[in-house]
Amino acid sequence: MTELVVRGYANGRARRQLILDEATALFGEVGYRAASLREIATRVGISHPGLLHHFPAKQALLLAVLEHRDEVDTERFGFDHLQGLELLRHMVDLVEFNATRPGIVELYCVLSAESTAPDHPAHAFFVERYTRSVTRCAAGFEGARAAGLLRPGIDPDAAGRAFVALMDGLQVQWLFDRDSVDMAAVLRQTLAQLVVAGV
Amino acid sequence: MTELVVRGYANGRARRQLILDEATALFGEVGYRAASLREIATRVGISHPGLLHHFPAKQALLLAVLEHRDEVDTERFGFDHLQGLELLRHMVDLVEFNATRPGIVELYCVLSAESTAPDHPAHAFFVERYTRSVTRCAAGFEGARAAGLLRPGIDPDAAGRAFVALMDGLQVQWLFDRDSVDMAAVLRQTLAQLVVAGV
DNA sequence: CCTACCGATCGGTAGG
DNA sequence: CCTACCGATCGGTAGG
Repeated sequence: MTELVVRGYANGRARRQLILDEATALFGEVGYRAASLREIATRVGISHPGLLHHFPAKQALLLAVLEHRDEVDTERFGFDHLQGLELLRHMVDLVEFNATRPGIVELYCVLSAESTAPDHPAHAFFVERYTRSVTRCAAGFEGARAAGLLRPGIDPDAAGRAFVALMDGLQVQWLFDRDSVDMAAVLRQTLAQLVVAGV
Repeated sequence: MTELVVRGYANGRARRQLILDEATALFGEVGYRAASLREIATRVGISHPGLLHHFPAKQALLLAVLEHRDEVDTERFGFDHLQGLELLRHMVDLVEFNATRPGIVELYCVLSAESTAPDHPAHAFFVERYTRSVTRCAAGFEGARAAGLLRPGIDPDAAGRAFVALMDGLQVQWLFDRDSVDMAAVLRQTLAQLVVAGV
């Protein structure tokens, strides 16, 4: 009987994970507002009230999707031990990896644009996320400057903001034409132009 | 009686323009899918079948909005007579002007992300628009290179693509925090880093 | 341009 | 986890 309960919990966790995966995909395909709980539930193979048994409301599902992505990517691509140019190059590696999972790129592209509206449930999430990304990249450029690796005349704050903007914009172009756009290559060339020759 | 007819046509054109304005605003606020004809019609002050008298379907309204934007902006910010560095600097001026009309920036940000989905009614429009923008910017960098104004080691095609991506990404960040982001300033600094010293 | 309506779909709840 | 249902809202049409 104990085993049955454990198996029940295990099934619940697996089902919950499956819901998060399908929600990630549909939110990326059509955005949050246009995504329906019924469509997600159908893809999982349950009814939509069944889905609401795991996540009490649509908003809660969205926030769970975003938190889960943050957890997984932080675990896989943590930046805490990196700084300076190494940090920025690690971010290019992350972009290169993202080119193997269009669903994740779609999710962030579509949701970030949609959530520029102040009343969007993911608005605060993305405000915080952009602040964090820009600050981190600016620190990367500042570290490169301190190490004498940055070309003179470059403002680290503006460069950090531009680096994040460049990643975002490239993802949109890549989603429109995956064969013609090499996100990591463009980022690497841009980075090479900002550092002193030969680094 | 002739005057009545003429006045009627004039009213029709004005009403049509009002519909385009309100549709532009709502499509920017919530995207195409989540925007409702009823909400647009209410803002105009008519019923939603009244709106469908001017535009036969929701898709037709979207395409009319996009075509109208292209017409107005081409008339106001035509690039045909410009080339090289002048062209690129003119695009920065356009971005600076766009900072005075957040509704237009919202429209392009939200719709471009939403229409990365291949079945979106604006998908073809944005595919064509990105191709045109990237090609035009690449030609600008190529012109600068031919005039000896570009720093060596820069690929004009990659730079053109990066320039468009940078504009897009900055618009997203600007929509989240209009006070902290100076789109034109970041673009000008980036451009200054790509040209030979003192230009 | 209107009212009135169509069938479809939405998020969420009742009750089991 | 299910069926059955709620009120609200959707794009579009009928008919005038």
